[in-house]
Amino acid sequence: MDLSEAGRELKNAVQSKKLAILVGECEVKYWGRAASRLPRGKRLLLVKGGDNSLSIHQNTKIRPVNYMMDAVISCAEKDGALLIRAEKRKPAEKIEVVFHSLEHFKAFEMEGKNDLRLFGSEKELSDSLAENLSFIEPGLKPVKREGILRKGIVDILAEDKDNNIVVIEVKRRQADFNAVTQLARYVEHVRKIKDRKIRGMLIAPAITETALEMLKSLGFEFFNLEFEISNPKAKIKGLEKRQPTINEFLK
Amino acid sequence: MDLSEAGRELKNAVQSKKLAILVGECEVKYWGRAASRLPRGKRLLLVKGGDNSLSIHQNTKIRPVNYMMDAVISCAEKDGALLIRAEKRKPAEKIEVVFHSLEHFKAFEMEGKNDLRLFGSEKELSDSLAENLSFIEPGLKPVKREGILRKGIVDILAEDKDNNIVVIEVKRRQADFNAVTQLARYVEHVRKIKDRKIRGMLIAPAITETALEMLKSLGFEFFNLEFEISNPKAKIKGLEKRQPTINEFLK
DNA sequence: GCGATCAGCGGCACG
DNA sequence: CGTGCCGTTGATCGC
Repeated sequence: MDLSEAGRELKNAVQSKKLAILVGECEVKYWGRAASRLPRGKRLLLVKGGDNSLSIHQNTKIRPVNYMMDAVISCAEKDGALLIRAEKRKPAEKIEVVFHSLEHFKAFEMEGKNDLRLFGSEKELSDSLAENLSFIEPGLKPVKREGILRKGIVDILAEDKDNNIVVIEVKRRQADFNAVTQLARYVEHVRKIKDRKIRGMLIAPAITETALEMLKSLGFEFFNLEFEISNPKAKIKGLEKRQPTINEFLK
Repeated sequence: MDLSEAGRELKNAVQSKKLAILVGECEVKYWGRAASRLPRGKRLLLVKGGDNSLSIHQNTKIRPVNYMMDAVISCAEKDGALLIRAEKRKPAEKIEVVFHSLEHFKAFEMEGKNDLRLFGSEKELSDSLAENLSFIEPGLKPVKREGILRKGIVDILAEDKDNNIVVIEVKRRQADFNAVTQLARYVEHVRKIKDRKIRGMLIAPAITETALEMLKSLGFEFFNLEFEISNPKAKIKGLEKRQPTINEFLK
């Protein structure tokens, strides 16, 4: 397929929300939040009609070397080459792809559904944990939220057997500096509202040495919790209740 | 091309480090850091021989719905379908893609070079700013970083006209909570080492209201600096030195 | 629309 | 290798 025909077909594909694939010699320029130039070379251009996003891929990496989402896409011929322009505003950005030669063009009708089911998100783990707080510590109970703490910010808000407030931050992977400073922010936040002793607790499958140091210096606690995906399960030496795991479930 | 031939061709493509493209009806399962299931539907599978990475794309979004890098990829037939397995360890992960029908298969020889030139990274902006500190404040001078802090942690370490240490954190976009807590960590770190007055300064094109609040409460300063990409240029009312911008340069 | 946070973050650079 | 942190972060959810 020659370049000008590919241009018409691409226009058509975008119109009808198809997925278009182009492979060929091209160069790419980008202006926007940053700026970049990609000299001439063979690449894959993906135009997704489902949401007018566009990516330029090389033969390595998961992420595209150039991309734009919610783009206004247009084609033109220029000096015998195929010029594909993608533009958007907010933020103002522009991509120009110039194909000097095309090795492959194809467009596919696609279904629009996005029905990935993901297990083991932080929210899932956190919710599951909130229902089993006594596993963390006897007498630990979730507390009713109000006002500014109503939702979203603090992962879990609890109360221990001595009526202290416990601010809990859950991480699905190894906790780092950022996790600790987040917890610190939330604890400070709660201190301003509640006139009670506030404990800060970080729950994660692991924590970096330096983050643990900082956590301790702030007087907070770390609880090591190994997650079997979709079911939180504490890794406490010798004490292990057997539960079906998501890995087994999916088998 | 039928499924079994596609399997052989894919194996061949991986062997010879080609870029392989498959479009067809498939379902995807993933086990690893999390777990996911993607029911049967038409999708695009990208296998990049350059680094043995693999992505499954739908007709929306920049990011693939499933993916793996540095994978060990294998093909097999199973109940008349094409089963593509991707595995890796560290972390242990597995993807199974089952193609029930194939609408398209193609593999491309690709060059291995990755020669994107990017302008406007934080490091570039920070370096450029470090050479023009007097623009921020008269008498502000960079101080040799070696021996004071592990290099790379603090964006810029400077000294003002009164011999105070100024810890500077640069952000290429709107600064948020994280930027402030980062700065706070660095300032704390420097305080322990230097027995001098330490100023903390955040330089960014914008800052969220709440982050500014927190910044002030910590006694730090915010300097609004609008960046013309690749050339930092302060947006101070009335005071503007004209310089060619990267946008003009790339024109 | 902006703000805040998660992500199977990915990717990179330094120790 | 791990640790930290940037990213044209992207994607999501609540306000």
